Amino acid sequence: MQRRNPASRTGRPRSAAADTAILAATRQALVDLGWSGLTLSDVAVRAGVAKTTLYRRWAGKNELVVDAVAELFDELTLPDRGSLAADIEGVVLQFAAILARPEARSGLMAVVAEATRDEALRERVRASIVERQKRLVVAGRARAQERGELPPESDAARSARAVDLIFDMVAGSVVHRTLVSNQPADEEWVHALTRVLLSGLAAGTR
Amino acid sequence: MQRRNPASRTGRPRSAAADTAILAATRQALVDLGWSGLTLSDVAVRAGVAKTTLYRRWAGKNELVVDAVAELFDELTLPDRGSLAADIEGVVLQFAAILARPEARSGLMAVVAEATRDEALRERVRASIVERQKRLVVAGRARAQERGELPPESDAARSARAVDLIFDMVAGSVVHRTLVSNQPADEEWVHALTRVLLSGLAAGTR
DNA sequence: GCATTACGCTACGACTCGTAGCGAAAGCAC
DNA sequence: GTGCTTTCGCTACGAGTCGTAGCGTAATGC
Repeated sequence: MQRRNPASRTGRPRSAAADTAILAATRQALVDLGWSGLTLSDVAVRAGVAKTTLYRRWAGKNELVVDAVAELFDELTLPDRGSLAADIEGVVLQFAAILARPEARSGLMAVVAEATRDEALRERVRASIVERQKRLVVAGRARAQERGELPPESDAARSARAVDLIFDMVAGSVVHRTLVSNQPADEEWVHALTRVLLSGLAAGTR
Repeated sequence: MQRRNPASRTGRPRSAAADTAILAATRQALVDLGWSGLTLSDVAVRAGVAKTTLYRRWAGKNELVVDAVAELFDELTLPDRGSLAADIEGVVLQFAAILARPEARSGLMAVVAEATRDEALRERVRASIVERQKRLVVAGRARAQERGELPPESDAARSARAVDLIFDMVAGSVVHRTLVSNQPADEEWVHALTRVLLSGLAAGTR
């Protein structure tokens, strides 16, 4: 617990290999057992570590799964496809591909559900998962402004609200399509989504 | 189990009062304990019935919570506010009000998460919850066509895809705003959402 | 009355949880 | 090398939950 000191280096260091093994084992357990079937004892066996090691690093199942799922979103990038519409479609397709994986499907909604009653967990989800996605919206918006596809932001607060709205619309639509409606967010669907979104935003800024 | 017969009436009938008491107790348990803290034993005590009665009527926690949450969406109606934009805003505000309630917040995402690994549960969620929301989109669209705000549907398949897209965008955005971003879907936000959505759709049908 | 089904209650084995305790291992300072 | 410190693996534990079985009782249709 006392890792507070900036360079508190004495004693046996924690195994970094164990961390990656545990997170990978957690994702595999999500695939095999789902959220409700996942137990920390099982993850420990899969990862080849003792159960007590898990409890020394994570407070419980919620925190562990958040970290395990968050890593899935590391691969999200903002490819430069030449236009705002193409950029959005590219990112959304990446996002949809992640949400198509069973470890994301089982884990993501579960931690969001748990976070509704746990302030600390909600903050962890926000910092580890949501922000990781949101920065792409900010970056895409900035790039579109450089290209002249969007007007430069005048009011900071107004701009922040616009980013929030876009983010909730994009992420929410894809999540709902994938996990609730249970249908693939394929290229055709993503194209239609992007068209509605960009037309609406263009009309709004007029 | 043998309720197959259309009017298989022999023996003591099931208490309808128990059903409503159990579902109400389930929602209250979601408020007090959240999804992970909810146990069927606890619900039974709250409802004043025996635990075995619960197991006679529902296969498990998942199915019970789906039914309990589904009832929350019964109050959704499509008020005639005079224009498509106003109608949408009215429904979305109702939807947001439901999602602001803790029993919906805790329960809805949890059952969606569980449904990712349970085909039967997914179908139950679709029939009990999703369809209940989706019919409002269909009805609102039909009313807008009567008003002349939207062109009459030419291709059935094309129309179905449009309804699906709109539904995922509306429901997904509100859910994401409320449960993930954890910010209120108030009138201002709903108004901005509706504006983007309708502008985008109008541009698309041109 | 009789048959049938639902109900309340108790008890049960199986399982999971999170923690405590202990000896061994792996680093750092000297 | 010798200590010091922290992590690790392992075992064991009480507490709590799960879902079911068994049994006597209550409520309906015939």
